[in-house]
Formats: sequence, C-alpha cells, structure tokens
Amino acid sequence: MSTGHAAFEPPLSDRSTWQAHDRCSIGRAMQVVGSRSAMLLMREAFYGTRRFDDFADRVGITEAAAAKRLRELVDAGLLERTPYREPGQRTRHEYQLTPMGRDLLPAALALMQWGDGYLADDEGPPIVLRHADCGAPVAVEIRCAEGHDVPMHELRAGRPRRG
Amino acid sequence: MSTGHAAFEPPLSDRSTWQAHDRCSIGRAMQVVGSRSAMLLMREAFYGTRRFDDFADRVGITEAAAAKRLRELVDAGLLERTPYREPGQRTRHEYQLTPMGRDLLPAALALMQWGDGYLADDEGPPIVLRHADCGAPVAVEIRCAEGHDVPMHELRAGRPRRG
DNA sequence: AGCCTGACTTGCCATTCGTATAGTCAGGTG
DNA sequence: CACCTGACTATACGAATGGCAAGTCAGGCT
Repeated sequence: MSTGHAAFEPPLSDRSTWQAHDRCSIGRAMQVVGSRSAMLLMREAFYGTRRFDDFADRVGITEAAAAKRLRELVDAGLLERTPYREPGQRTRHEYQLTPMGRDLLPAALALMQWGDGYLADDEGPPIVLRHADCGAPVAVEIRCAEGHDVPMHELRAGRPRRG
Repeated sequence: MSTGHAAFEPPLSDRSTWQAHDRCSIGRAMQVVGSRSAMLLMREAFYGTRRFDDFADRVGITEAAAAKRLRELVDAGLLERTPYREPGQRTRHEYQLTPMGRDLLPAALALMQWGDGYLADDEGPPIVLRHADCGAPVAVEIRCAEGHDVPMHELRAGRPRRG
C-alpha cells in the first residue's frame, strides 16, 4: 500500500462502486480527438490554418487521412466547413473552429506543456506561448472557483447535484 | 477570409515558415498517451488504482490490451512498477504514478472538462471535482506568469530564447 | 476549348489497437 | 503437495489508422 498515490482519495478510493466506464468524459473525449492526427489537425486550426491542403501538409499526413479526420471533426462539431472567396479566386471551403473546437484549447495546451516538459529534445520546445498583454509565458493550471491553485492532493471527486 | 479564427495570429499566421512537424510537443504527447486506453489507464492511476486487474476491469479493456499499454506507460516513464506486500499476502507489483505521470493531470482534466461540456448525456457529467479546502468546483485554466487569465485571442506564439 | 489548381476520392497495403479465448507461473493456503 | 488467485503471456482475429499512388471534379484562366 506504499505512499504517494495521493489523488481523489477519501470519497472515491473504492472506485468499484461507481462504474463510469462508458459515461466518462475523458473516454468520450478520446473517442473524438484521441488519435494523433485529429489532435494535430486541431492544433493547426488553433494556429489559424483553414485550407485543406495546408492542414495535410502542416500536420504531415496524406490527403486521404486528412480528408477523413477533417470530416469526422466537422461531424463531431469541432470544425465548420464554410464557403469563402478570395478576390479573383473561385469559391472554396475553409475549416474553421466552432466554439466547441475552440474550447478544446486548454486540453491541447496542457498536452503541449506536458510534452515540452518531458518529451522535448536537446533544443527544448519549439515554441513558447506568451500573453499578448504582458509578455509573460502562459501555462495551464488547475484552479477552483474561489481562485485557489489546486494541487493534485487537494482534489476531491464527487457526484454532481441532480436537478 | 471571414472572421473569428483569432488565435496566435500576428507572429505566426504564416505557419509555413516554421515546420515543427516532428518536434511538436502535442504530437509527441499524442504518441505516448494518444490512444483511448492509455489515457483511460492514466485516469485510473489518478483515481488511485494500482493493481493490474483493477486497471483492466475499470478501464474496460482486456488483460492483453492492459498489459501492453501498461508496459508502454512504464517504459515511457509515466508509471512505475514496484513490488509491495499486503499483510498475509504474497509480494505483488503495483503501478504507481511517477512525477511525469502526475504532471499529465492537467491534460486529463482539460479533456474531462471539455467532454463534460460537450459530450455528456442527459444525466450530465458523472462526477465533479472540488477543491478539498474550500469545496469549490475546479477547472483547468490558461493563465500567464503574471496571473492573468489568458483568453485564446490574447495568446502569442514565438520561438524560445536559446541558451 | 483546354489547362491548371485546389480539394478531394479510390484502391491497396502495412501497422496498430483492441477483442476473445486459452494458457502459464509464482507463491501462499489447506 | 494439490489448489487457488492474481498477474500476466500466447494465439488468432477484426477494425481502425495511416501511407503511397492514381484518379476525379469544379471552376477560373488563356
């Protein structure tokens, strides 16, 4: 029983009483953006990429794979495929973020932050994000509604109120 | 060219100048925890699960799949396989979080939060997390080192300083 | 009318992810 | 010493993921 497994202990260490297999939001989220290419396409969308070929090129996957994943992301509601026209060009379609897609940003940044910390090579992380207003580097943090930073061992899990 | 693609614009909208394909931390992170089962196993680890069979049962995957993923997570450094002994029981092994694994928590919670918001069913999310000290619900947020909340449109990406 | 380009689609193949079923192995208990 | 249990391993198979190469299609340009 050693030490140091800290999280979520008191109310939920007997996890066997609440089988959340299929209802778990992490599981559901992973079904939507749980492939490398899907999350990378979302990264490109965050960077402002909108055109099909750019998605495929920048993510580094084939057009076939990009087409399939983009369609799934559109179907799931993270991206919207809308027509647009550049002057002197014919009408094309662009993929742009929906609110649902935009709200995935914290998850993407959290993964990036973790990868920066543990998976980067000698050169360090390829990019850093800063706050436009003050120039300070940004980070993903866990906080409560009262504004406290919440370390892992201060987290408690419970059932939501019905209503 | 429509509106609303906000993020990371000024310094990086010409994304084609910095090919980060293989160095991207999101991509690297997804290679490690980019399968549904891997992330779900980490979820269980956060909940305090430590025994092999419990991992397989609670995640809802076969023992074969659990064995393979757990071995990968150990090799990658997110979990550690250590011997332990319960009184009157023989020596067994448990999988416990390393610091690297623990630091994945924000990413897992960000996914959970996103899933709660967009993928939950009529019953709503199965669990909510609260701050042990004050009881307030917790959330994953993007903030800068100066303590400001950073909305997506105030993010800027840049190359890190060398040295 | 024919060409070109961006945006896909189609076919085939390799790898990975996951399932189901059936072993194996170590060590404590009766 | 035979049995049981927890923790795996082995084999076989199906489904999803992704690559490569080639084909399609619409519409503006010459």
